[in-house]
Amino acid sequence: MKNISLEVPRSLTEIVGDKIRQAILDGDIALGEMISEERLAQSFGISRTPVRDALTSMQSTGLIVIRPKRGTFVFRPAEQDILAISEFRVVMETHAAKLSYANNKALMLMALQAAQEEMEKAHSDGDFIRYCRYDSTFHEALFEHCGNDYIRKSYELASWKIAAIRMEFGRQFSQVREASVSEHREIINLINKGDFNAVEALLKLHVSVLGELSKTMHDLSPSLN
Amino acid sequence: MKNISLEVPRSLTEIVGDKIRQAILDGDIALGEMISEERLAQSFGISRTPVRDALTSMQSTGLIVIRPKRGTFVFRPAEQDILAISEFRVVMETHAAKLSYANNKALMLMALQAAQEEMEKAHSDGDFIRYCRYDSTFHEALFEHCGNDYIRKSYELASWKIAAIRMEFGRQFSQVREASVSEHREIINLINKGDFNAVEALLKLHVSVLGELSKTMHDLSPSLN
DNA sequence: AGATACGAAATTGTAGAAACTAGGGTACGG
DNA sequence: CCGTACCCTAGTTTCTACAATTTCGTATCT
Repeated sequence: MKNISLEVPRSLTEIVGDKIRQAILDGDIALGEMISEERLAQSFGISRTPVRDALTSMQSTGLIVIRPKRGTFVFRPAEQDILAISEFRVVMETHAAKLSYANNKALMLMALQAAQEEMEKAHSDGDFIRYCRYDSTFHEALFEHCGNDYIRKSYELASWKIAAIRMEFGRQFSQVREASVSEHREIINLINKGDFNAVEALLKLHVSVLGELSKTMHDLSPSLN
Repeated sequence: MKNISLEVPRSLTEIVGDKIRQAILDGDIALGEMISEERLAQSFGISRTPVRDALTSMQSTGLIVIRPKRGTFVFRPAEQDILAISEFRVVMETHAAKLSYANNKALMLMALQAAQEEMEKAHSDGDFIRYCRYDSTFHEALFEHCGNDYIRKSYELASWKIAAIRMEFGRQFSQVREASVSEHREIINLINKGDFNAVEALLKLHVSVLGELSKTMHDLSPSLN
């Protein structure tokens, strides 16, 4: 018998959650924008309950902020927030890399390499959006084989925000920093060598760029409150 | 003017969430037990909606597991899970201690000292439950002044589970390890000296005990499935 | 002109009922 | 005695309706 992959019918809540996330990442919903359960439900042609459930779930990832009786909003990155995220990233990614190295070095390096190649392709195509997507893939690959669900989970507290912020910048600058590409390549090298002090230092540099960019953006749109 | 703590009218959802958490920690709901939205709602005398919201929120902390279309359960610690938590704790607590040290050494040490004293009091009273409560306070104090919300938040992925597990053991053994008390004291010393390598090593030891205990417990109640 | 009070609209919070699903028990047939 | 199919129950999922609260515009008063 052929290997039938039976379609598991996902709940409306899950589907809606994915849709909303995607809409944020695609820029169909702007950062900081208010979203109404009612409107979402109507545009999906369903009732408010599953939408509400999806939003409550997403609140734990920080991508959605529910202000009681006021409204539901997409998160808006404050500059201080981005600094905290950056610090967090460096810590977690470095440690995840160490664990993955000890746990399943080969698989991690393969995943990193694959993401790297996709990024370089996207770069030479000048496709920033696609570049960003694989940038996320690259950094998530560090966690994929770390063997500890808690570390993986805790990265999710930041990863969606990071992806959203990257995309936001992407729409504004539409240009890949040359440095970023070579930094990714160097990260792979350093991990391969097992030199995690250097990895940490490089990540610090690599990640801080987001903070710098955020200042620029904030200057450009200080009205966004 | 006196410092008015303005009475924020919390939503039913929040209240219910706290109640459920407390019930789990107090052992009124056993680990692994199935809980029904319907029953909870009835026993609170409210509708299922806020109960449902509370449970979905709590799912992100891992204390509640919702198996679609089957039921809602209190988490049940698997042995492997406890190992992962322990590894996670050591990483996060060590790093939080470093950050707090750099950020606000004095406040952290004060909080640690305060928790320590309460623990010793509880210990000499032979009150394990109270000891556990301040044990949680002690470890959370490491994060209180680390200055990074993401690190603090990520600890929550484990902290509620840890508290629940500790309490569970407490009800079974009702006895504080002498070693645990002195370990806490030593942790304060080492942090004060800024010797974080030693802190990490000691935490590894201190935390691993939970894993050992869990094996015992698992042997005692292997039927719990 | 500016401040204040009021009201309409939009939004989340809560309730209760109907629809759907998984799992276990039971009866029937082999 | 064993296996299969059916049904029944307990549970979640979704929908609809209503309540409570906040916000913003507008009119009124000073």
